[in-house]
Parts: sequence; structure tokens; C-alpha cells
Amino acid sequence: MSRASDRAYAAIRAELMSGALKAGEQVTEDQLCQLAGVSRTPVREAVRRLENELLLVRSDTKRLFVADWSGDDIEEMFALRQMLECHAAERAATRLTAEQIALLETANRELTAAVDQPVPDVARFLEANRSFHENIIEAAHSPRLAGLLARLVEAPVLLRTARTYSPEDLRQSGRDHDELIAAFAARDPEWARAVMGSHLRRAFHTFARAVGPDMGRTRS
Amino acid sequence: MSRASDRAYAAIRAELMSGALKAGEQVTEDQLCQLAGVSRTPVREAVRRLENELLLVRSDTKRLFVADWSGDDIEEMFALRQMLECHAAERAATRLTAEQIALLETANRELTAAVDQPVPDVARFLEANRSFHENIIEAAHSPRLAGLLARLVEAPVLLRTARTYSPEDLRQSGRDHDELIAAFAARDPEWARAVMGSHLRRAFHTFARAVGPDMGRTRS
DNA sequence: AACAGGGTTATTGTATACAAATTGCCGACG
DNA sequence: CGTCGGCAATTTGTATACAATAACCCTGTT
Repeated sequence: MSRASDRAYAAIRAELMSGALKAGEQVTEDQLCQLAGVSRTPVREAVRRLENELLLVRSDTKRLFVADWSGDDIEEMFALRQMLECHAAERAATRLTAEQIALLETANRELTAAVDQPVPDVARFLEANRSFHENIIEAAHSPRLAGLLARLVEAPVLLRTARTYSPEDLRQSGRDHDELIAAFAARDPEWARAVMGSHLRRAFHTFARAVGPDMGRTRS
Repeated sequence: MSRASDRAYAAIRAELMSGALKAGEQVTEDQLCQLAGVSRTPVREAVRRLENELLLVRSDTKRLFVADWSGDDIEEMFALRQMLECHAAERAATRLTAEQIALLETANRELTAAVDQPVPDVARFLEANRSFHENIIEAAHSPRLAGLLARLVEAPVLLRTARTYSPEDLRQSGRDHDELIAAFAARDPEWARAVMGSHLRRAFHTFARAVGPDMGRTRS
């Protein structure tokens, strides 16, 4: 992470996540250079990565814009993620070691701890959640699957500012994870797949409800 | 395609496909510059694309090598492709226009014409086959799905030199495509998914048989 | 003979200058 | 008043020089 292009990537990504760069807005490479404090060469490399992760998009004439996800885009992304991550859960069920299952339990204890407070710590929840899912993908032993998912998982976080997490939603996620762990402990691929499917599909509807009935179809 | 980076991409890719650059071999950026006749900047951009498509890989210390796919890698890739392309076929069944279906018929006529000769024209077959599948993915109207598949479809072609296409294999592909067209014409997503699944799974076994029992597990 | 150390070469990473392309503006003309 | 064309400014694309880092070889020591 000490390379200039990595720092540029992190810096630009942070700006996108914080909302300092708004969806649909044009950005120039020079702008991003100033922002990251490096020259255009590493910035261009970082931009390629972000384009690949669909956080930035190029117009037909190569001009650069912050991605603006429509409701359809989000639904599509969730559908793809569900397909791939169900597959990962299925594979993981027969491949997880006892140590890895213990890791999942640890991550989910952290997750529930973040929720079981007077005021839930959403950032802590998100980090534990990310770790939980990452461990499953890791255990699926399918490096290309992992690469594909990497492109899908992070993108919608862009919209997290718009989202209102209810404590009940967060708790339900914890329970889903518990059942997932049970399916893994039973070495039951079908069970794991099914739980993952309902987990992600519920997440989609929670997300859709939070963002609004039109799911971002009205742009600002 | 007139951009230097695009030309570099095409040139390097051609070298990989022709087998002039062998699997596992190290390549340097300067080498690729000479090869493409452009400077390192566009070459580096082309290399990023090829890394993304898994045709090139980087060692832990950033040195560049031609990808060397193991049998497990190939099986994994086929499994992912099947999952995604079945999904594409299912979506396409309800979205293809009459014109697009006609396009598929044209592509498959070209494909069978390439086969129905004293000596089948494999290159022409591959091109028609690529066009056929591309049209389906296009019709699925899922740009991210298309992006994911792009990373998977082209990679194993690297190994096509090792492959012996029997005329019967090629003819069977044409018949699969015909049934796929029938499923699309009937607007039956389930049918389309099933046909695509068996089509790709058969292709996998044909491929595995042609490459050999160990599927490349013995590297040269 | 094996191995550690240091210096040399090869390779990748970054900055900068310049070229090509695109956009937007402004005036001339219908 | 609209619109067409071209000039100026902005933005992206490429080449090249230089810096940082990793691999290699060679020697000296044990």
C-alpha cells in the first residue's frame, strides 16, 4: 500500500465513499492528482481499478464521471452477487476447516456486539460483516470467483449514506450468520446455499426499502 | 481501436494466442513495447487489461508472467462461466427481439457452414461461436454480467492449440445452438437455461478430453 | 564447498513534457 | 433568431527521462 498508485486508489475511493464526489459528477485526472498528491501516471492506474469496480465510468468520449447507479443497476448487482455468493457458500460448506468456522463465529460475535448497544455502531457492524463474508469466499477456494465478487460487493456501499439501518435489520443479519455457521458445521452445502440466498435477498429488500420506493430512479 | 494502448493490447494478445509467448514464461514491459511498437505507457495499460482477463499474472514482486492454467483452474473457470451464462440465457429468453433471434440464426448458419466442409474451418467456427454467445449476453441486458463473463470466456482459448476439434464436436455445438434458438423463440427461460447448461458442460468435457486426462496438470 | 555480503544490472514505478482529441464559446452568415 | 464553422481552452493519450526496487553475479570468508 505504499505505492503511489495504491495511495491514489485509496484516496480517491475515500472521496467517493464520503460523498465528497457526488454521483454523476465529472472528475478530471488533474483533479484527482491534486486530491491524491501524486502525478497523473499512478492516478490513471488507480482510475482503471475504480472503473473496473464500477465506481467510476467513462463517457463515450473518454471523459470520467462518478458512477450513478440506477435502481435497475442495484437490483442487477444484487442478483449477480447472490448467484456468486450462494455458489461460494455451497463450496465453502465442504471446505471450511474447523479453524475457519471458529473465525466466522468470532466475526459474528463482533458483529452482534456492535449491534447490542444503546446505539448500534454501524461502521463496526459493516467491518465485521465484511470480514464474515470474506472468510466464506476465501474458504470456497475459487480465486476467480473471489475476483468476480470483489467487483460487486463494494460498489453499492457508495449509497450507504442514504441508507438507514434499523437495529432489527442488523440483528436479523446476525441471526442469518448464525444459521449459516450451523449449516457449515453440518457440512451441508444445500443448507448453506439456501441460507445465503435468503440472507442476501433480504438484504436487497432492506436496502431497496431504505433507499426509497423508486430506488434511486430519481437523481438529484 | 486506433489508440496505441488498444493496438498494444491486440498485439500482445495475438502473441499469447499464437503461442509465441509460452505459459509460465516471464515477459518484460520493454519486450512488449518492441512487440507492439509503442512506448511503455500504453503497454502498461494493455498489461493491466490482460491481467484482469487472467492472461498475464504478476509474481509477488511485480514481475510479469504468461498465465499458466492448471486443470483445476480450467474446471473452476468453466463452472463459473456456466453459472453466469446460464443466467444470461435465462434473461435473454424474455428479452431477445425478433431481430436478435434472427441474428443468432445467421451466426449459427455461418457456424454450421464453417463445419460442413471437407476440412472444417476452425477459426471461422470459433468466430461464429463467439458472435453467437456474445449476442445472447448482449440481449441479457445486464452490463455487469457481460463484464464478468468477458473475463472468463477468452482465457482458455490460450490452450486451443493443444485442442483437437473433432468434426462431430463442432456439429453438436451447432445443434445445441439450434435448440437454444428454439428455446428463445418459445420465450422459455427454463428451457434456455437448461440447454445452455448442457451445452457448456459438454464443451467442458470435450475440452478436458482433448487437453488430456490430466488436463494440463503436467506442465512442460 | 557453502554461504553471506555488496555492488551491478535488469525491471518496474513515477513524474513531466508534449501531442491528440474533445468541448465550449463566439462571431459570421443565412 | 438560429445555426454553422472554426478558434481557444480543457481533457485525455503517449513518449521519455529518471527514481526505486528486485534479481543476479561475483567475490571473500569460514
